[in-house]
Amino acid sequence: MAHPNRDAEYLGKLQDYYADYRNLPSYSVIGDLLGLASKSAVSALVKRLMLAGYVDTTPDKRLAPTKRFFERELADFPVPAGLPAAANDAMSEAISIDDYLIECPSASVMVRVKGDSMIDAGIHDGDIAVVEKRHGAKLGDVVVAIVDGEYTLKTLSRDKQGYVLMPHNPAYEPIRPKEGLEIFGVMVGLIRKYK
Amino acid sequence: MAHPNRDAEYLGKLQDYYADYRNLPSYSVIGDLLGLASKSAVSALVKRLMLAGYVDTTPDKRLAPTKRFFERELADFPVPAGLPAAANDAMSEAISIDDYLIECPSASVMVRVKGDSMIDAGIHDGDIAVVEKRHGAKLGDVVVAIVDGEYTLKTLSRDKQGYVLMPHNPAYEPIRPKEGLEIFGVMVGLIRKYK
DNA sequence: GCTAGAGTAGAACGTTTGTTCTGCACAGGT
DNA sequence: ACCTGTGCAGAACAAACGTTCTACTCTAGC
Repeated sequence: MAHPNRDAEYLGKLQDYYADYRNLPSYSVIGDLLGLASKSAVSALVKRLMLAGYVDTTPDKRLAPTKRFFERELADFPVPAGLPAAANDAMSEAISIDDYLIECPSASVMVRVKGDSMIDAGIHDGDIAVVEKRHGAKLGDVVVAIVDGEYTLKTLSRDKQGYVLMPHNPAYEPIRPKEGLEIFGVMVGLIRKYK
Repeated sequence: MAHPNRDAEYLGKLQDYYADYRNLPSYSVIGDLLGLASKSAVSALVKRLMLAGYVDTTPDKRLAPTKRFFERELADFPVPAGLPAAANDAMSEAISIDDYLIECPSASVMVRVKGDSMIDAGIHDGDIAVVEKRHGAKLGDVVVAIVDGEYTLKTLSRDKQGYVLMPHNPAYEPIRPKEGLEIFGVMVGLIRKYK
């Protein structure tokens, strides 16, 4: 299987290119970039990278990076004794926080949280909630509901009398919508910035 | 300038496509995606998006998203009745989550939070802390400190006897480092994903 | 009802795409 | 030194690319 080291170097250059432009170049540009004068060489390289799982192709035949494409050399992490388990699972598969939190950009809205009615759920005044606009919500979801023309963030719950919007702060009362319950969206993420 | 609303809808679909494949489709695929039967329509759209700063082109002529492409609208919470989209031109800003949370990418690390010792500060087990590696921390900062070779997330505080690492959970005791205090970094952001 | 403008369909175009083939160059093993 | 295999250069190819043009279809304003 060729020069694996060479391939790693090539992959690095492609990663750099992607970092600059946020998409992968065409075969001929890959050639320029890597110093390969012929497209057959590029073609062979791409095949190897695809086999190794670093790139893939979109429904049309374009090159697209896979999750593995974004893995960084482990050596880059000087791991001291018991490094705080660098968020390795789901997060490391994502290119960015954006990618991690938002699955469907067009349906997602960010909303700044006002008030402390959800403070016991770890949602503070000033935090940003990532809300996915959809009407179906499950019990237990934190939802943005529309009550009397006002938007409010609460946990969706229900009891014998019907749906209840539960705050997470003993100082607040549960809300029982009289006129049916309108759900604006479901909270899928939280972002907080310190200072 | 055409149908700005229509364009926003189109942009959303492109963002969704990008979220799926991590690169932008070709003109003809854009056409399929958006329901435009002709490439001239796509061409016009792309020109408008380029003018608005959402996309750009790479050195070869491929389409690439700009930073702006990743910005999402941030709405203030009690959004007045009516669709958020309409009212808040002036009020809302658009931010990119990564830019918002991470000022210095090379010095920032993401760490998954273990345990509930900070729960009263709204930091839950499983959350991801964005930590900026630096040694200077101010009193009151949430810091990642190294105590006895272990990393721990606590609020930095001090009293007559010296520095104290304060948990935010009555079930935990404050930590008084005997051997001097080593700060790994300062927590600058929090990310939580639901479900 | 008519006109003016904007936006799209559809086709034409030259260019570039990615694939595939052949032939050369350099390597290691025998 | 000889093979043998692998990888790259270079060219040929159909398909797809993005650009540009014209003509049609709407809508808004008069």
